[in-house]
Amino acid sequence: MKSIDALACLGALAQEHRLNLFRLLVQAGDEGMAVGELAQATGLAGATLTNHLNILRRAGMVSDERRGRVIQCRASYLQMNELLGFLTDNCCAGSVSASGCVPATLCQPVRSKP
Amino acid sequence: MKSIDALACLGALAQEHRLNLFRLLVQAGDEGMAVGELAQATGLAGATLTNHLNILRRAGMVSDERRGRVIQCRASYLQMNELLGFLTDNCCAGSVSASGCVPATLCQPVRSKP
DNA sequence: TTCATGTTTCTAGAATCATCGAAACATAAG
DNA sequence: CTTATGTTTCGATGATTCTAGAAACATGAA
Repeated sequence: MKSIDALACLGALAQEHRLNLFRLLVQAGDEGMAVGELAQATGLAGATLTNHLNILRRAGMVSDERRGRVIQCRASYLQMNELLGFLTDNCCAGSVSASGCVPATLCQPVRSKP
Repeated sequence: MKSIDALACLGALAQEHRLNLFRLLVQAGDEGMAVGELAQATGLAGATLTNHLNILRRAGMVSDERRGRVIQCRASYLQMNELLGFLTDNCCAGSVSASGCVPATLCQPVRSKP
């Protein structure tokens, strides 16, 4: 992940309602939540909600899929992992510092045993 | 870390110059960098730099210490780890999802072998 | 087709943020 | 003391972001 993409992700999460929305979607798991459900859960006006969702979408943190009239949103674990990877790549700067920091193991796809 | 603190950290990092400043400090390691060095490295005007540093300071991402006339800044690995912990706590929602996500092991203080 | 529902785009106003010159403050040296 | 250096605060300006009503768009049902 490039710095500019990380910036978009950080910016997307750095807002009360959007962080809230993202966490709702994370908790909702793979099934995700419809835009209408998100509206109900947050109490946000439609236009405001769409605006925030668009920012999360552009950052790649949320994907969605139309199901008839309903649009189902999902959190993108993949992008979240990319972001965490970016942050920890640059955290520690690869070396173990005296103040205590070792390279991170991040959320990884579940693999079958090697 | 509470949601409001994570929001402050994310907001602090979600800006081009501040992300840049933070990464410079991370790379500088425990010694850190003086405000003047940061000014030289980034080309930012004094008042602008102080403003950005204050936002990073308030979020707890940067700490500093006066050495005579010079103020030496350091990245706070501790707070960075808190933030990553918050994000991964809520990422995955504790369960292993079909789209692949297991709880993260984050930057941790280096311990002697148990 | 017409109607109802779910979502988005348009638009504009309010609030917040970024920038930086000038002045002020803190410390060290002469 | 005075002067020089490093940093912060003040204050104003321009840019960006947040918000939401109204209108438009997309789909499904009758």
